[in-house]
Amino acid sequence: MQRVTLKEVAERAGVHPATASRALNAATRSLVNAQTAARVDKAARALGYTPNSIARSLKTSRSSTIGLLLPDLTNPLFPPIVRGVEDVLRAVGYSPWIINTDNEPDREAAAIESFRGRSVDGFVVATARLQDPLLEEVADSGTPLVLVNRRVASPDIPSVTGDDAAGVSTALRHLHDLGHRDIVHLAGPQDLSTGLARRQAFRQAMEDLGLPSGRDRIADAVAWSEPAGAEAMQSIIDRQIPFTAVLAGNDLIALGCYDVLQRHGLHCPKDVSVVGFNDMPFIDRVAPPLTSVRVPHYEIGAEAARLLLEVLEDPERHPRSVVLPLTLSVRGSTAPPPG
Amino acid sequence: MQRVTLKEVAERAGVHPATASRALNAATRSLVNAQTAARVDKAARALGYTPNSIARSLKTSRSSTIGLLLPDLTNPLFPPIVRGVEDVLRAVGYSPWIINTDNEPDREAAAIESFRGRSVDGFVVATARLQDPLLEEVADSGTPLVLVNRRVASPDIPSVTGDDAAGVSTALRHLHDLGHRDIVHLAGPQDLSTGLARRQAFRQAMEDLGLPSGRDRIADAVAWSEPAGAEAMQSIIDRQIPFTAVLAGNDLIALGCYDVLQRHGLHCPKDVSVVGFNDMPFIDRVAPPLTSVRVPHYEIGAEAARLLLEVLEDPERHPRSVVLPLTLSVRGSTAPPPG
DNA sequence: TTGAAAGCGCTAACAT
DNA sequence: ATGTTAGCGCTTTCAA
Repeated sequence: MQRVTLKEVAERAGVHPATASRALNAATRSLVNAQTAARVDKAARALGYTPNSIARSLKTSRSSTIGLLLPDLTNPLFPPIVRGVEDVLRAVGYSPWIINTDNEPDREAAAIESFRGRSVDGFVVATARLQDPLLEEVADSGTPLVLVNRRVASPDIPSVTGDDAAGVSTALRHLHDLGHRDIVHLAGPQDLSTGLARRQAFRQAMEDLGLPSGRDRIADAVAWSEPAGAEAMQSIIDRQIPFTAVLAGNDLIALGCYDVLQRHGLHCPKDVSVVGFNDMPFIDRVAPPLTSVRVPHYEIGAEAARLLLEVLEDPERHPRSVVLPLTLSVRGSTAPPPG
Repeated sequence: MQRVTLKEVAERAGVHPATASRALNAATRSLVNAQTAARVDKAARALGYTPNSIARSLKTSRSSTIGLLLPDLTNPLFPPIVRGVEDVLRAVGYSPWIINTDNEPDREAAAIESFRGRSVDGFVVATARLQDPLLEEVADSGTPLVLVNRRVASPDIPSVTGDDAAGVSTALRHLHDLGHRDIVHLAGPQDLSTGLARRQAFRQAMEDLGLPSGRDRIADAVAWSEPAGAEAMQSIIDRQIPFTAVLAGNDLIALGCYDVLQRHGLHCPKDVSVVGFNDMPFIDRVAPPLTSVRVPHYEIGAEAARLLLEVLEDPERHPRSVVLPLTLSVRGSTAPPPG
């Protein structure tokens, strides 16, 4: 697999391995005679030398490796986040290491264990629950950690998230401007910061608009999924509350909502307008194209990587959190209310 | 980050580090007295010992790590493949290491270099072009390598792919059964095995059905993308060939085709039927829902991982390739031809 | 500016 | 059944 070692390069260049090491590392290259360094370079190239990162890591106890914890890569939310993280990290020589946990705490613990065993230099975590003792532990252990897309309840762990409050407010203002007054919310899971933040923002923004915001206008979906969204929509309908518009906690919930509306003979957007969250890929191609709050997932991932690099470069640095602005992508699923 | 070492565990258990090592490794555990082993376990648990994989790798020159080369994770094709690979590998202690290359040969070379530096035990590669000297090199180097979803021209590198020929044949038989006789093909890139195989299968299957299969009925898209699909569809229309059905090289090309048909006032499926390839997530929710050849991407990934494990466990083993069956998901985009 | 020497944490051959 | 020893490939004091 990997054969030529530093020692061989050194021999060919007629120097000690230590000198070869110094010549080949940018940080220490200035310590060695320019001609010697050139000779080492030449020898390395001639032999096709690739440094053994494993040996280097064992010596330096840094691995240039980052653990990236995801719920599930097949959720279209996450690939752009991963690319954002990867692009930023790889540009400075770090490699992200991805594990999917399917939101199972056991697998999360196993993943963290596996990352520790491989001596990752830091963590980027997208699996955070509001209460997440595991992550508090990681944070306390001194290993740099940045949360992405979701936060935990305690505010001292750095995170990069979208501005859910502003996003909800923008969405509701759009519906209000169209003439909607009876609006309901299909909230996401309330043990996740995004689910909670959007739900709280819904009540606040409705009040600000002078619209009814009682809890009977909110149904919590048990997951960010189409079936859970369908169930939540059905629950609202069962309550017999009049409504002309729905704010869904995310796009999948909105799709589940589509199904239930159709089953009840309600046409979107003629009878009911629907707004989603995330603006996921191809959501502009469903029928009807879904109006959705766009979340800049790539940028969220990239920014999380930048935050992590800040801490990696200067461990004393006070960790900070970042909130990125959201925009509304208006499409065919929203229209003035009937009548 | 990581503090307690095997030495400390050994001390606490009152044994030599080598004994502790043997006790803690399943393969060598039988060499040590059961009571001693139990004592070592207890010490390890008490101290919260996590083995240092880096040290282990340096010693054993195996990293329990696999390099996974992808064009682009944000292409909905790949997340299921990744999950398939990951689930199978992780169950036996391997961790996949993902790099996106965006189909750029330079980045592919850099990725392979990076993988080599990290001493991966094998490769799973989804970026193969038909002509791909880089991969031939990897294969020759003796590092186990399995291609996934795509193959190279030379047949001696093991691969796991879908049965494109059968898939195309099934799709065309479906259209033929509906009454279509004038069918065109928007082929994918011809430097990739899937693009080529589907194009060749199109001509063969059309001939088998006794339908015209001239090259004027085929347009090559330059990429697996919506714009490229639109361009290819436009090219067919410009040729003024009569057609009532389109077989697209994949679902994205089909979506681009949708756009061009609409622009020309052609209704799908009333005027033109369209069949895609891959059956990607949410393609059943676009308007109209796309009939598509389902490719079992998760299984393709899982099977590739299994093939790799076979070679990893027994390097002498003759590498084999696997072709998985495809099925047709019939939806609203196909209907009998007009008239 | 370069060399010598030590050691990161682990495992495997050898010895007992 | 367990201990001894050596060394994987590299970086980094320390000395020259």
